[in-house]
Amino acid sequence: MPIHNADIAAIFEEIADLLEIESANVFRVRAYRNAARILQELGKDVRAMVEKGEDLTRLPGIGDDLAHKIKEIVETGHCAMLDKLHKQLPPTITELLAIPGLGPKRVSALYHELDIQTMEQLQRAVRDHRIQALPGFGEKTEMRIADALAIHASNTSRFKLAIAAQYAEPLAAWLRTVPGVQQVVVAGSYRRARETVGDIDILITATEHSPVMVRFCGYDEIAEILSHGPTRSSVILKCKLQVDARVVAPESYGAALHYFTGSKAHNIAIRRLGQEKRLKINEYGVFKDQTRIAGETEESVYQAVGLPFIPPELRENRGEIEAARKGCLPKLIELSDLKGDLHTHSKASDGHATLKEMAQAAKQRGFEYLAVTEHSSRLTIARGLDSVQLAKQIDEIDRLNAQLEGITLLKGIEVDILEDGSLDLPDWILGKLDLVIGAVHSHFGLSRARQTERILKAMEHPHFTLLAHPSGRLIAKREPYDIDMMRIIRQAKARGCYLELNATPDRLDLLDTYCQAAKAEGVLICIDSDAHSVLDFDNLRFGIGQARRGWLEKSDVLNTRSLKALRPLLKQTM
DNA sequence: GCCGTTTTCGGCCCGACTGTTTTCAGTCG
Repeated sequence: MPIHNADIAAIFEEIADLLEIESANVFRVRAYRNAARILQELGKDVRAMVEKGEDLTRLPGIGDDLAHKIKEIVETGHCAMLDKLHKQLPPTITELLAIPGLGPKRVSALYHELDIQTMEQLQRAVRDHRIQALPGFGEKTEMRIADALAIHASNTSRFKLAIAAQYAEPLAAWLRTVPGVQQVVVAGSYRRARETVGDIDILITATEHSPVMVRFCGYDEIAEILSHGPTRSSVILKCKLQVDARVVAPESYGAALHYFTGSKAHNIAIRRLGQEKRLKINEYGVFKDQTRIAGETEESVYQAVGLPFIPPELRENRGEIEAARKGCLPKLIELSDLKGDLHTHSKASDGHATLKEMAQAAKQRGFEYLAVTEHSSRLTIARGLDSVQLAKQIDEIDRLNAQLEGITLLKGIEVDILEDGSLDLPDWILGKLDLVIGAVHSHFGLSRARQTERILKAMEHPHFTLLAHPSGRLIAKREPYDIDMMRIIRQAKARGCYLELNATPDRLDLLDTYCQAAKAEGVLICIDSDAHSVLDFDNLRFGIGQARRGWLEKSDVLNTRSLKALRPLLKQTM
């Protein structure tokens, strides 16, 4: 089995967990966790580095010892140190760390005092009330473990960004009405526009005696209050989403917002920079000795460490700090930069609105153009169009364009890429269109080689313009199909065609890291709603968030072009 | 275990809340 970066990272995480349970030096533990993170976020395959004999110690956080272990794992698939740890502690014990409230010390106590090694054994011990008898544990701790076990058993999955928004935004709006409250911002991974969020972090600034925390804990959608203090509270909503709220004074707003936006890796890196300048950075401000020198705004925090403002979507410690230092941060795309949408559906296939309704809704958004791209006949479940039906729609669009003012409908199709890489409609009709979007909707399970060849062949087609939802994944529902995305990106470059960033909340496909790769290769990305109704244009903001996480600027995105500039770009593949 | 304009030792990001304890360890973010 080939070893991937993620496999080595998992081994290092497990070593860290086990060392922690053994009460090893905390910094030694941190070194393993740090290395795991580095490997996960590394843009290249560490196995290839080993095979080429590259010096692994040049990677940050990897010294002689870890370099040796990486080499060992790549070559043997095992790590002798982990095997040794497994002889001292049962492998299943690290699962227990997933229970909120159980950290390394308590897991160690449970194992040594009660011989608890698995979730099932923990469950039994809770039921028999054996936990509360342990020194350092008590009745309440036992009850919390019982609750946590129940929640863990039901579901602890992450929430899609768009779903989290439906809970976070009304809650934030409600908090803004509390007396004394000045600002309420949803921070955390939500603000960084990650495609899924594990919890919601809400930052509040308020006057000293504002009742905001009491009101927060009285929100009527709360199922359980986990903790409740004057500046910090955690609750679980009835929908099982955890919400953490923090209140700080207005002068700490920027420092707190920076801190609670994360990511953790980014924050650590910024604090290190602060340390080099003998500054202490915490959620209350930036301090030189005891004096606050910054923190009212995020800009002031960055300025204190000698950097320009870094947009939240870039804060993953994936090179943004280096780019900021060099003054070459991207000027990220904004929703208002979009001039149109090139992937939408109407009642003619599986959409819910007429062409005219879609056109009017697009015009209201300030769009110049809207491409109508129904499914093709192969996708019978979506009432896909055959050549005759498509020809009829082409005529209808011509008639509508003669009437419409301030918006132009473009003629397109979302044509199925068949198993052999051919397209689901004949050339004569594809040739009459303004653009042809190719999409995979079947045979997801092909081998990497066959799936990649299939898509590469489709992109060879003279009329092919844009590859829809390139990875095919549905978040938390369907894995991406197995393809060599770098070859597809290079093919797009060679053929002069484009890749889509589909803004449907379930898709958000292309992934952020591939947006970055496409940008590096000079391939334009098209951010599309894939709207099936006039409401779906709202999803474009999630696509923009994903694009920003992929470092995309206005110039990297096809549909920021005016109609006049767009037309020749659509024709260049034909 | 890593790292170095404090460079081979002695540091390593920082603070809030809870429960069990009676001043603090453990956990979490």
